[in-house]
Amino acid sequence: MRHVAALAGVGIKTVSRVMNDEPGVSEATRQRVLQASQQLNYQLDMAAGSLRRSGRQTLSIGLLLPSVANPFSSEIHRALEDTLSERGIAVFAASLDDNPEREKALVAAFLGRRVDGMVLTPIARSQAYVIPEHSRDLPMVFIDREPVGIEADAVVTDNAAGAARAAAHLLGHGHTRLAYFGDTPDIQTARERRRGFLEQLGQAGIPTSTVSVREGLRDVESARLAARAVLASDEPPTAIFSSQNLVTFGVMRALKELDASRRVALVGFDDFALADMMDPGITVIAQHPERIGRLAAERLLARIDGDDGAPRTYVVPSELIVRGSGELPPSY
Amino acid sequence: MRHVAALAGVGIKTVSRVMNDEPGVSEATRQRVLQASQQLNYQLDMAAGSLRRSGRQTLSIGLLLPSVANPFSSEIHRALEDTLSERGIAVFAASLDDNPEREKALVAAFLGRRVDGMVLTPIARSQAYVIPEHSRDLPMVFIDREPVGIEADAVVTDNAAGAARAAAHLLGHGHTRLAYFGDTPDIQTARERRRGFLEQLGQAGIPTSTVSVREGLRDVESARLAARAVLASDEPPTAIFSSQNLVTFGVMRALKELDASRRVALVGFDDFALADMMDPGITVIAQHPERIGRLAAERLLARIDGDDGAPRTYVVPSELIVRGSGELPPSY
DNA sequence: TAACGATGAGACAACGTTGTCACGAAATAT
DNA sequence: ATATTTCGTGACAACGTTGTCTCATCGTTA
Repeated sequence: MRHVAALAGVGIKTVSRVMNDEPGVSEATRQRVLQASQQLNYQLDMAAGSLRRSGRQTLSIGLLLPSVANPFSSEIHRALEDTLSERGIAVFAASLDDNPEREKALVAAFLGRRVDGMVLTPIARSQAYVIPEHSRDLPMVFIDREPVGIEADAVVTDNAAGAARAAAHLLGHGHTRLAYFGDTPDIQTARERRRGFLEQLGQAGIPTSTVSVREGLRDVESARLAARAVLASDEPPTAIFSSQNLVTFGVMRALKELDASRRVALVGFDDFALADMMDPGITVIAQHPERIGRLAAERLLARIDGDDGAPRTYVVPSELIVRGSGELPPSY
Repeated sequence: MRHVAALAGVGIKTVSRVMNDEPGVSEATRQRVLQASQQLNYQLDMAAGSLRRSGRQTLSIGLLLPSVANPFSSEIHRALEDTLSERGIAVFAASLDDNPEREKALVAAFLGRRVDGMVLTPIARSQAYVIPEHSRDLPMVFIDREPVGIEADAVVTDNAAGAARAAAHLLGHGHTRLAYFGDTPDIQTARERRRGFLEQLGQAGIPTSTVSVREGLRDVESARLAARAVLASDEPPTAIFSSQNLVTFGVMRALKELDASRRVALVGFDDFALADMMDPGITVIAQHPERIGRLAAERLLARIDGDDGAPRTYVVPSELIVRGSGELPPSY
């Protein structure tokens, strides 16, 4: 900046004024400064600016996701970016990989970079442990899962209601022997989905004990093996609900291997690309990552702008998408 | 930092020394400072540090992708993150959406944040227009496409060779009436793939004029319509090569609608989830985003560390994955 | 005992900005 | 004609750090 000032023959404060579009600069000098800055290819140093500037905004936020490569996460990422980029806010994105150590380290990294806010998918048992006291007043929005041990906004899917809808759908098609395939119950969303599914069955008079419940399924392969085992049992289920993308894939594989895709009904939680191209098309409870991302961004911006209302949890409804696999009749 | 110093009863420089693990601090004072900093939940301000620090690293880089929500892009993102996070480097990720204006604006945004380097997928015709002179010395690595008008490292897939392999594969299965479905030839990768495909056919004695070439296909729908049109023609192709993910999806849809999935061979560029679950499985030329990302990260780190060798283009080989759709015999 | 080097610690300036204030000149009001 | 306001501009301190330098203390050696 000193160089620009020297070249234009003005004081540095005048350059600062021009670069920030502040008033009180004559058109003549403005042009002179602009020309000098272009000649030197000068660009304001945001970090130095926010150091001095009151309010001290860095126009950047931190985003913590299970993995940036996970399609569900990356759609949330995209929606956040779209909303935030209108305000010139840049996004630091990082992947957690279910590792609480990483969660802690990444939060610290964001804090050290003085982000204006954070959006995170929590994994540690309690976030009080992960988020230092001092950042109580740092705008934070949790997504997908609600925070524990800390008061903050959250944007989540209606997991229990969505799973209940899946149950009702399968019941409506005459199924009474059902199976639940789920992720590990350590995860709040997985617990909620199980609860919603089983409670709905309970209300229809189907005791939980008659439902095949398989949990702790974290990847395609474990889900595939679990599905094969359950389908090979004496009284196999006539319908399966899988609580998550990868689990759905595993079940699909097992059904295909056993040539049972058209015999056993399937409803999966989470939509995915090409679900309609399968044979039959896969009926799913779709989440709306773009709405979750947008809502999270809006809440974060509101907090950054000073909204200090009580923290709230926002629920984004899921949606049943009928494609064939969930409408197969029971076959005994 | 002043507060920590006051609480510990030392000078601020001593606190700085402790926080940076510099030598020359007695264990006793070190403990006192550490305790004070924990009590106040103090954390170094990286921005202020890099302002003063010589070398002036911010430990952050910028990443420009077609879209963070694009699976291919997000896997590159992930690989980059994995390599860079070992060095404590954070990633600003942003989406381009084929918009040269955005490209320019985002590069400026990164520059203003004084990133240590950038990894980008260029879209503008020339990057000289987009990248200011002054950042000549900013480490930059281009991915997926080579830069124009600027000398820099690039990491790309062997697009022409991969497409040629697809052509050879189809020829090997007896096809002589082929179709090429491609993205807009504005994009370097699309041009390369077309060239590779057609040249290979030419070498086999199949004149380009007999190949149905449809280009400018940017999404599933346009590809679907184009495929329907070509397949309804007098002498429909017995095999199709689609040069990109979305185009492949469109062709798959058209084939399914026409009940021709088992009659017309298909090889797609880009692998995708569940390709093996289709009926038949989709044969593809797979790129290796994780290798591209890792290599790009390594090159960027080398540049950041001062490597000033001549810029090079690194080619990551693609791979033919056989799944059924590409091995169907011609049916006249 | 005097001279010396090693060690721990702080004072101070500087990094690139912006907020505050002051100043001179021009424009307006009295 | 003089007093007052407005306008354009720059000097200076401060933001939170770190590099450089200096200084006091202590133990060692001649």
